[in-house]
This record gives sequence, C-alpha cells and structure tokens, in this order.
Amino acid sequence: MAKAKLRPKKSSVSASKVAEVAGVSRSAVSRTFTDGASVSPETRAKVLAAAEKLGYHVNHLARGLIHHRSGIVCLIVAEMQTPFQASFVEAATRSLQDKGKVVMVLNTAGKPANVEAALRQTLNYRAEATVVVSGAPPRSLVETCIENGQRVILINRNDAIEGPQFVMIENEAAATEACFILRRAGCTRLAVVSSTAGTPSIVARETAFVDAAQAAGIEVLVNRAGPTGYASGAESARQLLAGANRPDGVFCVTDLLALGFLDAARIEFRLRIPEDLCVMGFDDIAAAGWLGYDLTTFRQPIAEIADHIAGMLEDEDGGPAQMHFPARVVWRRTVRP
Amino acid sequence: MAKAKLRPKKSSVSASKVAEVAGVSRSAVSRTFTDGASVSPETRAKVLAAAEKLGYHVNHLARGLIHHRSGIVCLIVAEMQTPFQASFVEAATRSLQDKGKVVMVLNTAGKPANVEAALRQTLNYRAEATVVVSGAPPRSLVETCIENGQRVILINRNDAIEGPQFVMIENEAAATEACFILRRAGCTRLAVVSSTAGTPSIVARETAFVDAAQAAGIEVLVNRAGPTGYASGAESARQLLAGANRPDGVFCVTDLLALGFLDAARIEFRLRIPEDLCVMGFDDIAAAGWLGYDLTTFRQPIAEIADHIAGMLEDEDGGPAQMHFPARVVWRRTVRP
DNA sequence: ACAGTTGTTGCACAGCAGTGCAAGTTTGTC
DNA sequence: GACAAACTTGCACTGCTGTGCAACAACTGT
Repeated sequence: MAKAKLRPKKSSVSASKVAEVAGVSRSAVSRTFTDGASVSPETRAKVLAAAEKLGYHVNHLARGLIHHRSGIVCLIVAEMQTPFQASFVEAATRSLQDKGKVVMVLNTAGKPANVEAALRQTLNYRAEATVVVSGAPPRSLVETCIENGQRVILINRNDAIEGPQFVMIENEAAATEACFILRRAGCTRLAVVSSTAGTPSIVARETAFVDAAQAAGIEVLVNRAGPTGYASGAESARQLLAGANRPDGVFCVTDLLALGFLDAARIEFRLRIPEDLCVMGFDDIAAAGWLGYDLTTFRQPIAEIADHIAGMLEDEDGGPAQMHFPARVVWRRTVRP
Repeated sequence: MAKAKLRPKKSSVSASKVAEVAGVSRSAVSRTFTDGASVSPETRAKVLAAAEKLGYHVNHLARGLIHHRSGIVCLIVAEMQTPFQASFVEAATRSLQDKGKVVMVLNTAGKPANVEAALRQTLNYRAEATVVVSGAPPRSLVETCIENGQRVILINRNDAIEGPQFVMIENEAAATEACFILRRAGCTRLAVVSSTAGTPSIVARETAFVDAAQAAGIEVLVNRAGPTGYASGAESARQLLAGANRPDGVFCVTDLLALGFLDAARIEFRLRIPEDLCVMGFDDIAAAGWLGYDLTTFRQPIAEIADHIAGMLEDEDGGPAQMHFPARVVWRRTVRP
C-alpha cells in the first residue's frame, strides 16, 4: 500500500498552471494561443516558455465549448477495409485535415442499426459536419443534426430530404456509357453483374445499364450472387458463363465484382479477355491496374470529391445542395477498343 | 437583406433548456443521463420527454472536461488506403467502438513531419489513448503525452522508450519460418523482396530471413525496388528474374509486393508457380486469397490485436508493456508443400 | 507638462455538464 | 403518531477556455 493512489489520473496541464509558472494572468495565456489577440511580445515569450516547459496544449474540447465549433467532422462508413471505401476515407481525412478539421470515423460495421448510433455520436461530440458514406440514416435524426446547426453530407444517396447536402457520382451516365462501349466493341449478349447489397449507387448503375440496353433493343441478364465483393463476382461468372447462351459483354457495378468475375472467367472457363468476353468495372481501385487484370473501368474522382467536401465546410452559407461528379472511363485491356 | 442573420449559428440545445421545458432543475437532467445517479422515475420520464422533444444530446465535450476522459482514441496512420492498414483501421474502430470509445483518425499522409502534428492533435483533444500505427513519433512528444495521462500504444515499433506500450508481431519468427518453408520446398536460390520504406516491420522481416538463410549456409539476394507496393514487387521481379542465376524461392515482406512479383513473374517471364518458383508473402490481405494468386502467406491476427488494444484501455493499470502476436502461415498454392 | 491615442492586462462572466452537500420528501417500522 | 432510514432535489462549485470591458501603462504630438 505504498502507493495508495488508485487513480494516478495525471490531470493534464491547464492554462492556469501555465499562467502561474509564467507569472501572468490566465487571460494572457489564452491570448497567446489565440490568433489576432493582443499580447505584448514579452508576455508572449514568457507564456510560450512556460507552456513548452510544462508541455501545455490548448484543450480543444473546452475551446469548442465556447466557439460552438469543435473542429470535428464525422465520417460514417461501413466496410472500410474495401479498396474504394478505404481510398475515400484516406482522401477525406487528408483534405479535411488540410482545412484544420479533425476526422472522427464511425464504423457502422455493416449493421444498419449502428448508423443511428453513429449519428448520435455525431451529436454528442458536437461535430461540425457529418459525412455519410454508407448506410441509410434515419430521416428524423438527420433533421435533428441539422437543427442543431450541423452540416450533413450524404454521399451517393438520392433520398428526397430537405436539409442535407448531396454529393453524387453520375452513375447513370457512366452506366449508359458502359453499355455504349460494350456494344461498340461488338458485344451482342450483355449482362450486368451486381450485388444483393442494394445501395443506391449499385442500384443506379444496374438500372441505368439495363435501361440503356433495352433502349437499344438488347436484353440484359442481371446477376446478383451475393454481397459486393470478389467472391460474388466469381460466383456470378459461374452462374452466367455456365449457361448455353453465355454473355460476351459484362458490366460489373464494382471493380471487386469485376476482378472476381475476370478470374473465374479466365481460370475456370478458360475464356480469353477481351477476345471472347469484354468486361468493365467501376471505381478504378488499385488492383484494377495490376498486370494480371488491366481492367477497363470508371474512375471516381475521389480526391476532387474530398476536396469539395472540405471546401463546403469552409464557406458559411454552405454552397449548393447538390453536387455531381462525373465518372470517367479508364481504358485498359478488358474491352476491345 | 431580408434574412440579415449572417450566422445562423443555431446553438445546439443544452441541458438547461431541457430542464426548463421539463420543469425541473438542471441537475435532474444531468442525473437522468448519468448511470447510477438518483432520479425518481417521474422526473426521469419528464426529462426524457423534454429531451426527445428538443432533440437534446449530452455534450461529450463538456462531459469529457469534467471526467478527464474524452472517450476519444486517436489512430495515427499513413497509407490507410492500402489493404493491410485499411483492415487494421476497420478492426480497430470496431473494437474500440464496442468498448464505448470513439476513434479519431489522424492521417499523416506519409510525411514524417505530420506525425508530430498528429500527436499534438491527440493532446489538443485530450485523447485517452493514441495508437501509432505508422510513422516514428518524436520521443519527447510521446513523453509529453504520457505525462499528460495519455496512453500511447506503438504498433510494430521496437524503440527503447520507457512509457508507451508496445504491440508487436513476431516478424522474426515468421521470417525464419518462411526461410525454412522455402528450403523444405526444395528452393536453393533464395531472395527476399523488400522495400525502401525501411519501417521496423519490414526491416525485421528482411533481416530475419537473411539471417536464417545464412545460418543454413545459403546466400540471399535482397532487392528493394521502391516503396512498399505492387509496382515495386513487379519491378523487383524484373530485376531478380532477368539475371542468369535467378532465384527459385522468394520471400516478399508484404503481400502487395508479392502480388506484383507474382504477376510480373508469370506474365512477363512466363514462369510457372510454384513449379519454377515459390513465393511467400506477408499480411494475408484479401487479394492474396483470390483465384489468380492463391498466395501462401502469413496472417497477422488483426482482430485479436484490435481487441487486445481495446481491452488495454479498459483496465486502469494498463497491462503488460509489451504484447506479442504470432503471424501464422496460411497455406495456399504459391509454395510446394 | 498635458491631453489624446494606442496597446496590454486582468477581472469576471459565459459556455456545458457532473457531483458533494444539505435540505426536503417519502417510506417504513414500532 | 413519532422517529429513523432511504430516497430526491436543488444549490453552488468545479473543470478549461475565450472575450467584452474597464483600468492601466506607454507613447505621441504640441
């Protein structure tokens, strides 16, 4: 029982301690760390010396309390280990940090119920903004967020809610273009490989592709073998390519699906790409550019989107309620030119 | 100028507003949202009703101010779009959220200088703990963090600093085993594909492999073509396989390197794997299990590590200063059994 | 030397929530 | 009905910082 201190909670050093050591008032300390405040060079120097000595760092929690701006931006995301989501989080954290924000990542772990909990955290921590990358947030909570002065940004959602801002990829235009490209490559039996996830992006791509094909008078096979991932893509290949009337042009709504599809097509069905079969993907994840794949796909301008989001938080009035970004074709070798 | 309100800063609703609406004291509101506090069922109900009506959410910033525990855990990470880092961040956020923590991700964007800035943010936001996944934090700042009562956890670093806790993968044991496995597969000309990044993990794997081979009397070619990634792996293959005395057993210190190496070996050099050449990787990223690769590699127990980290933050006294996790072989088809 | 200007500093309060303490209320028991 | 015990409730203070205001010092120009 020599050290009976049960909780060695070393309370972190505060401004008043610095003031004491520096021999000035607490206000002086505060002003030293506030841009544009009036402090004489001498006191400033004394404060900085004391702060350095004690290891003082302004408490942003307390600062946020006063300013009504915590500096925190929440990112609500699921499946963040997948290439596209991971790239997005990476880009977003970078852009937001550049603007002086700090990013809180709320992982919904795929369970829709957790989206609500995440949104609650967003309110608890008085985040300045919330970016919903995946999942469908309950409308009422979104409204609560906005009423509390929070910015809400929904990525690739087309809900008709008043209040939040939307950032959208032009999925329809891209899917339509995919159909055009495959037809121009001479494909006559088209298929779209989708997933059972049913997120707005995926549905939009799938639907637009089917619509475009039907407008051209071509019937399309739609296959959804499971969740959005490599394994489902491979499984779709097994289902689509085993039949008699196998497709010769396939649009996969996601690169991961496309890679699984490609591997199964080449390895299990010994098909030559693009001679026997043209394949297009979506997202342009890193693996799409690997030697073994060389996948023709669509690139989402992730960096631009991230910059745009960070920029939105800068101007008070908020900017447009909707912002659209194009997805551009990245030509590689899984489609005949 | 109809709406001259320049700043529509809707200040978020506070406990006193709820108290007013509910017709009780502010303390009652506070107690309603504090576990184990004494409130009668009636007042509790009144408070909850008012809170729901107003959309009240406890301000965790203010709460953290009193409790000296913000609930925030910082994750300092670089290159988080790469498969392994992304998986780690995913697992960590999940485990920490399960324990009631909230994760702040600080992206150092690869620049070592940013590690320092990130550590400062950690102090500014009074994080309860900081997990350094990548980058070498300045020793003095780490000490400041610890003096301020913060937990610091370094992943895969072997610095001799007193204070932080370490979580390590048994890189040496795995690399040694890799050497054994390749030799047992009949490989006689070994090489290790590494990177110029020079992070502790990579150096440890590389060094241990070379040591193990030398102990067995085999010389090893070491190749570092660039940063840790697919392209470098492919480039290493070009450099190593073009020579006369080409290796027949290669240990890549990272799966990404291995996949690049494999693709280049198969496509550009038309080598058969594992007949002509055995390849091992490290990390067991998702792509390692894809049909086209089927890479024999080592799995890092990411989920266990994440759980362990989250657990460490639960017990006051902190637990052991070092914790080691094994990396287990995942047998697939790039090595002869 | 004096009035006026400019710059610095400290006081005191605000912002939000948790909690010890004392006063108040209800319940229980004999 | 009296008294103790148990529970509720509000007050007032705490934690940490930013800032308006007033007091103060220094400096300028005449």
